[in-house]
Amino acid sequence: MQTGTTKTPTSQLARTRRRVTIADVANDLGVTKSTVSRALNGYTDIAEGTRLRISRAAERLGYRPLSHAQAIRTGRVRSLGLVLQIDNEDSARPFLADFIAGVTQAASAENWTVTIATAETERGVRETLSRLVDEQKADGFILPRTRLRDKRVETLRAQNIPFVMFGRTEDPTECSWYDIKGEDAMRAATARLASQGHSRIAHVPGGGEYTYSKLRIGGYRDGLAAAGLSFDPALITAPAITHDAGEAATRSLLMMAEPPTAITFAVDRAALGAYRAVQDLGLRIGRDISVIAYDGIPEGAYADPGLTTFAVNSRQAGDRLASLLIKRIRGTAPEELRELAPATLVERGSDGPPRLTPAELAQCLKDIQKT
Amino acid sequence: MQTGTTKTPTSQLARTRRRVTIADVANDLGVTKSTVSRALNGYTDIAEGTRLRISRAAERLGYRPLSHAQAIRTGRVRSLGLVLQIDNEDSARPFLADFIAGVTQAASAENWTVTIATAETERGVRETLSRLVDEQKADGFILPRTRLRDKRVETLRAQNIPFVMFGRTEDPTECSWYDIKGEDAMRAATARLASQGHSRIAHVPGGGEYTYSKLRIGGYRDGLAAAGLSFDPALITAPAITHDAGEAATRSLLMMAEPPTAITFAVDRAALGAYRAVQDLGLRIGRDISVIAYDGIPEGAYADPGLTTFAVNSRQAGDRLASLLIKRIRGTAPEELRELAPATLVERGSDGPPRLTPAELAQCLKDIQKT
DNA sequence: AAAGTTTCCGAAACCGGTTTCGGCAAGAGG
DNA sequence: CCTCTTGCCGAAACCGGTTTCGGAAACTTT
Repeated sequence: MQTGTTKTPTSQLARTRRRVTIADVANDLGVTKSTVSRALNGYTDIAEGTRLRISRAAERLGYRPLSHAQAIRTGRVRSLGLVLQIDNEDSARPFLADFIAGVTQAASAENWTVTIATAETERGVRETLSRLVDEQKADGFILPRTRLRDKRVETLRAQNIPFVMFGRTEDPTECSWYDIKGEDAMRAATARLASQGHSRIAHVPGGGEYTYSKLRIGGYRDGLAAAGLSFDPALITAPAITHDAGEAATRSLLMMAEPPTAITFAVDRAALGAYRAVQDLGLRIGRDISVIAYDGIPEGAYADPGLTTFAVNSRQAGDRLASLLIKRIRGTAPEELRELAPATLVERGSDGPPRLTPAELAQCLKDIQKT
Repeated sequence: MQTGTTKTPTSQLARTRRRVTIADVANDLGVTKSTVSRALNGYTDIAEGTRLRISRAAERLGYRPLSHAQAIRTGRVRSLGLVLQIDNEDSARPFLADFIAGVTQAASAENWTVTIATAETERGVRETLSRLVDEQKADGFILPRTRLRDKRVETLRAQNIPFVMFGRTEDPTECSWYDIKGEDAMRAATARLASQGHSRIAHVPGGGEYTYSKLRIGGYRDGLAAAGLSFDPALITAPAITHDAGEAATRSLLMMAEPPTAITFAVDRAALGAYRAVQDLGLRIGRDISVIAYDGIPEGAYADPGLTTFAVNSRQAGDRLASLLIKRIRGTAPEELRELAPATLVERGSDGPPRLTPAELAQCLKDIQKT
């Protein structure tokens, strides 16, 4: 960078044997580069026999086209973009490794790569998306944590950049997605609690800006209706996606005149906060208060009692999203690329038949308060 | 892919305004592409005034060279490679998001990108490393979780591929690294416990194949020596990096004739396993048994009592590693790229003066066993 | 058998950069 | 004043692919 004309060739000694290029393959067969290129890229104006000879020669010589050499002409780099928003306490953390594993696995199966970037703010994410496209670092994007109204979607749609979402959005125009049926899970959770004998069942939702939150609330209400229980708006707390917020939400529920004997949580992490709130009051999860949550984070297994939850397979999600995005980039219509998968119930010890009625529970809590 | 000569141009409608290329900048100033290129790349055979005019014009027109267009000639794509090994229960998970945030932040500050890949096995990792280099997807690599004898290092060193390690290795030849001084942390942890009055202090190490494990054991022993305590090999358990293994290790220590009153853990996750073991015996962490660990995972704050630990700043680690790697790729000698940083003590409630002597503790445990 | 179609492939341009080479002009030296 | 450097930049090749265009050969059709 500094010595000008006498610039030192840094990586001279490296890379011993030269790569085999398309010209090598062409020479080997006595055809031209253009023939090799078209044969390998599925053009129909190449005789079947020739195509076979060429692909065999390419195989034999170990020829692998350089994606960035292709990109200079095609504008496609065969790379999937993943832009993560990392705020102070991102609840996506525990899933991240699995999710990434899924994405990279599907990508490399097609010989694509994954380019990852992070940003701190919502605006930063959008800028990063544009920059990566502008510099042709990625051909399309996977968007985790979809919001009801998602600005990333607006940005990408406006610029005609392919993308797939992990989660649904309010306006599905031009959108592709993979999502877990969180609404089904919450309905099942509520039904399960009702069938155990609970009549006052609360719900602690996730962040209101996220689509999943709204869906899970809907599932909760459907579950109540199916069980013939009336819906009490007071039993839906403020959103909670952290341990602390879950603890606070639980306390507020237990302070009610007629407290719930069971709580569904949109998010495991918040449910784990309930453990402390309940223990502090001298009660026990799974006996005095039943809890069912959603996510399937590993910590749930180590809580005491273990957290009953609907687990999502993050790895599979990543895998499917990458596959969908590749198809999207190759031209499939967005409407054809939509998939839903169920969450799977992991039965542990945090739920069961109620020991007390809501009234008894209220009395019991009042007694505790006094001492 | 199928219609041959009449191949459909998929992304025709997209990308409205054409990118500004180096030719645009050249035309704007009435110079040639080569002059612009050399001016922007710091060649010394360009007059200072010309360089200024060119860089200003480039700025004004919004010119950004396409890294893959450069790569076709230079062989460098300005991308850092990160290959993660994802096995069933990877203990690196909690740090991953922060670590990636650090890496990508430092990379984008230099206008580089991060290409991420995963593999399941050690061999898979090495194959992926080679493949990424072979296809020129990355110019160098960040290697997390360094082992004492690391095959990745052998592979990369043999092929002359730049890399930096998160952690040190036995044979430092040609190696660059960033590492946390885990040995210092363990020495401090041991010294702290000794000064609180503990005389029997145990250590639960991490996986023997990892470098950090050996270093932390060394720190533990140094701490004992500094406090004038004798070293008892029986107080070092089998390696434990999971919750379950930590629980088992703790149980085995408490079964001893002369059990320890304090335990240092190489890894937070294992320390959290100790909580269950201790609670099951009706004892309390921080009073009957003191615990100090290492890592700083968020769950430690929610344990009861909170886990005293030496926290590492994963984000900074990622940031520094990316910076080091870029320097390495640009030609700095590996020996000059080695950094160590301290872990920071987070004081919570899991340690304190011993309530019982080892003998009393043993008696107490025997009593419990009977009932 | 001549004309019109297809089929299939080579020649050459092109993508957006980098790098080599050589030459002109200005300055230095004699 | 002439030669020899040196400074500075243009011309052109090059990197490894893709794509357009056109034409020869084979195959149909009339």
